[in-house]
Formats: sequence, structure tokens, C-alpha cells
Amino acid sequence: MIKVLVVDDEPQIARALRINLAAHGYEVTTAADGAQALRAAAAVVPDLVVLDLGLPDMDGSEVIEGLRGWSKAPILVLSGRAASAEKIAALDAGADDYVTKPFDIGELLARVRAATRRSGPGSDSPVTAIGPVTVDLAAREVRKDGDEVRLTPTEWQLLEVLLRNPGKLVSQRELLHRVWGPNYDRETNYLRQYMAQLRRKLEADPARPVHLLTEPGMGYRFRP
Amino acid sequence: MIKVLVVDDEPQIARALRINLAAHGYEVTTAADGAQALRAAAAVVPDLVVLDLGLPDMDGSEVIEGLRGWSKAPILVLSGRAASAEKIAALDAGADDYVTKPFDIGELLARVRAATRRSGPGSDSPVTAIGPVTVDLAAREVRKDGDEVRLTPTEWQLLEVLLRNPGKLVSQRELLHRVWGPNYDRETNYLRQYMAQLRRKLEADPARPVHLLTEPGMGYRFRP
DNA sequence: TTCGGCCGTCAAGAACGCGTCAAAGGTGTC
DNA sequence: GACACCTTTGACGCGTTCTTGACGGCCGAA
Repeated sequence: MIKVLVVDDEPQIARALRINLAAHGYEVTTAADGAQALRAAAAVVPDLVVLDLGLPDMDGSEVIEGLRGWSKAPILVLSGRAASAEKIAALDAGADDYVTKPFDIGELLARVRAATRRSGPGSDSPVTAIGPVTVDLAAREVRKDGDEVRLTPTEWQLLEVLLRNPGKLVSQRELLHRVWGPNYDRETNYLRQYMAQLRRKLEADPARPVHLLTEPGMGYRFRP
Repeated sequence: MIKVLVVDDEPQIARALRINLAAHGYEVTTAADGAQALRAAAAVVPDLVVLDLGLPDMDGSEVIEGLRGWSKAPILVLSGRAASAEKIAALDAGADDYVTKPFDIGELLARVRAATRRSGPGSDSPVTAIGPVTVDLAAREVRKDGDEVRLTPTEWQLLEVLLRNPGKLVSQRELLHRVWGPNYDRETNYLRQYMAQLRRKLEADPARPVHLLTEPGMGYRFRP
């Protein structure tokens, strides 16, 4: 979870930011003045700081420099002042972005995304496990006992539809539409053909499938 | 010297940016449309891109995506449109900052400083090893058994996209988009041509590639 | 029990995609 | 203007994949 520190002395703005950020999956901490902000930053080690200038106790640049002393987390500055000199001062002090109030919350969230995208490029690959087989949909890679298994394009499409609906029954009609196109409704022989192929490549015992199941008369189901 | 690519179709703005950036010690390249921009980016490998939306030939997002395909250089978007939706779209497409025209040149320079500050110190020299070949993407240098290997610009772009997604399959569609532009969808003969060229230059046995693999009907994959 | 529907399997020809070679544009350099 | 280099295009052979048809087994319904 991405940790965000919100620093604002106006309770309603701080609250609005907290709610919006939390709703988008961020872990939010708030601080109402500069001293609190520096303490909180040291405690939670945020991945990003949203900092309102014009705090009661410190100058904005001081807070930025205090943070920059030990943290490289992006700092997104909020301010009521639109003067260029203010922006330049804040940016050169170490801020990464500067947004003037009133601001659009959607835009702010987009800027938060842009800032966190840079610092945390976590290249994760969601891997699905099917018994002794692992399927990496993003990388388009299948491994069975560590060895690479090659799937044809049609096999991939069919497998992908099933894997994206784990546990759910997918009707033959839907499978045909997704893989072959909307004009294919009754070519169930295609499904028989390719499901057999997939089971041969993925199931431990293709004759007795455990994960790629047939629901007679209805469709197919992937059981994790 | 920090290299900046300025993309703007209005000559006076491009000129003003060039002069101001050059005066502050940046090495400036300019481009007047999206296609030029992508070409120039491939040629000079900029450290930062200043991109005006509303180019004559391409949508701004397309240019951003085209750049993001292989470059992590910060993208600073200029635009006359102040609507939040525009900003959000650009930022989510991969832009790092969004400034609305008319803009203060001092502020723009501060934002440029902020953007380059981030990426500057963190830039490493990722050398990828492909069997007997080493590829330095940042320095644009390939060595095979110690000897330098020359790659054409197109070969570089193609290789770079693949190397930036190690182990992952990259669809031919995506390769075409990132190297030739969004209007290329079915020119798979280009890919065949250039993949063969790359294999001839990089693989020990070009007829039996070990690292630059073909996934028939889908795309290509770089295996480290 | 018999019948029809549905599924798994096998085996063909057709169609497609890839690697390769060759050559024609296009661009910048000397 | 000639040259070299890079990019774009076209065409061919070959292996793989897709499509199509047919057969037999299983199961529920008549």
C-alpha cells in the first residue's frame, strides 16, 4: 500500500484529501502544521507528501528542506498563491509539483499517480497457478514443472478468458464470441478441439481434468 | 550536458523555449510534430521532453505513449487547454507534469529543474548481457566479444523495447506502435526484417536464436 | 432398451505466419 | 553529382496452426 502524508492546517481540506486518497487505495496520514509534519514523516516514512504551504508555524520551504534532508519521497505542494516566484521557490527548494488552490481533485489524484509512478515502478507479474503449472498472463508465459510450455494464439485467448473468470462458468457462446468473434455461435467443435489441446498441455491427467472443467450443455469453467 | 527535446508546432514558442533553455545550459533539440518528435527522441535520447499538445499530426497521448514505450525521461506537457480531463489524460498517459499556456518561463524552468533533479542522480548505466554481447542502453553501445557493433536507429528502438521488457512477450502490434508509430498495425514484414537483422548482429547462431525469440502469431520476446 | 444429444478424439487439407533473399526508394555526405 | 547507408517493399518456400469433417462413447430421456 502506498503511504501518503497530507499536511494541511485547514481541517476541511485535509479531510477531503484524506477521504479521496483513501478511496483510491492510499494509506493516509495527516498533519496540521510543520512540526507535526516532520515528526509524522519520520514516523511513517511516506512514499509521497502532499504539502500545503502557509502553515501556521513554519515557512513552506523550511518544511520541504526538512523533509529533503533525509527523504526522496515526492513532495506535491498545494498553495493558494499563484505567483510564479512562490512556485519557483518551492520547486527549487525540493518540491516535485506545485498545484494552486482551488484545485480539481481529479487532477490532483492524477498528479499523485504521476509522482508515485516514477518512484515506485514495481514490475509485478500476476501469476496464476494451476497445479504444477504456472501461467503468467502479462508475460504470456506458461511453465510446467519449470519447463516452458508453448501455446498457440488461439489457445492463449481461450485460456485467458477462462482464467480471467476464476471459478465462474463461461458459456460456450461467450467463449466463441471472445475468441473467434461475434459471428461464431454454434461451432462448439472448436471448443472441444482447443479445450482438449489445453488440457493436454496443462493438466496432469488430460483425460481427468481437475482445473479445466466441462459443464455439459453449458460451457467451461476454470477451477483454481 | 542535459539534453532537452522541445516539441512544438508554433515556431515562436519553440524558439523562445530553445533560447531560454540554451541560456540555462541545456542542450536543446526541437521537433515540430509528433512523428519528428519520436524520431528525434530516438536519435538524441533526451533527458527531458517538453511536449506541446495539439500537434498537427498526432494526438498528444499517442506521442506520450510512443515515448514512454522505451524512454523514462520526464515529459513536461504544455497545453492551451486548462480542462482537468485533459490534464488527467496526459498525466495518466505517462506525462510527469502539465503546464497550461500562457506560462511563466521562470516557472517552467523551475519545473524543468525539478524534473531533471529527480532523474539525474538516479540514472545508472544498465548493461544488459546477451550471451557474448553486452548492450548499454543509456550509452547506446553494443559490444560483441569486445568489438563494437553498429546498430541503425530503427534497430535500436526495436531492441530497446524488447530489452525493457525482459522475459515478457511484446505483441507485434505494440512493437510496431512503439517503433514506427500508431498508424502501423499490420506491417509485420518490418518486424521480420529487423528482427532478422538484430539476430544477425547479436545472436551467436542467428538461425537458432536463444535470446530474441519469436512467438508465432503473437509477437517477440527477449530472454535474458 | 433404444434413441438423440453432447462431448472427446483423431485425421485430413487449407490457410496463415515466419525467415529469407533481393531490390527499389530515400536521405545525408563527400 | 556520385556514393553509401538505411528504410521500405515485394516475393517465395516451408513449417505450424487453424479449420473442417467424421467417428465412437457416455448419459439422460422416451
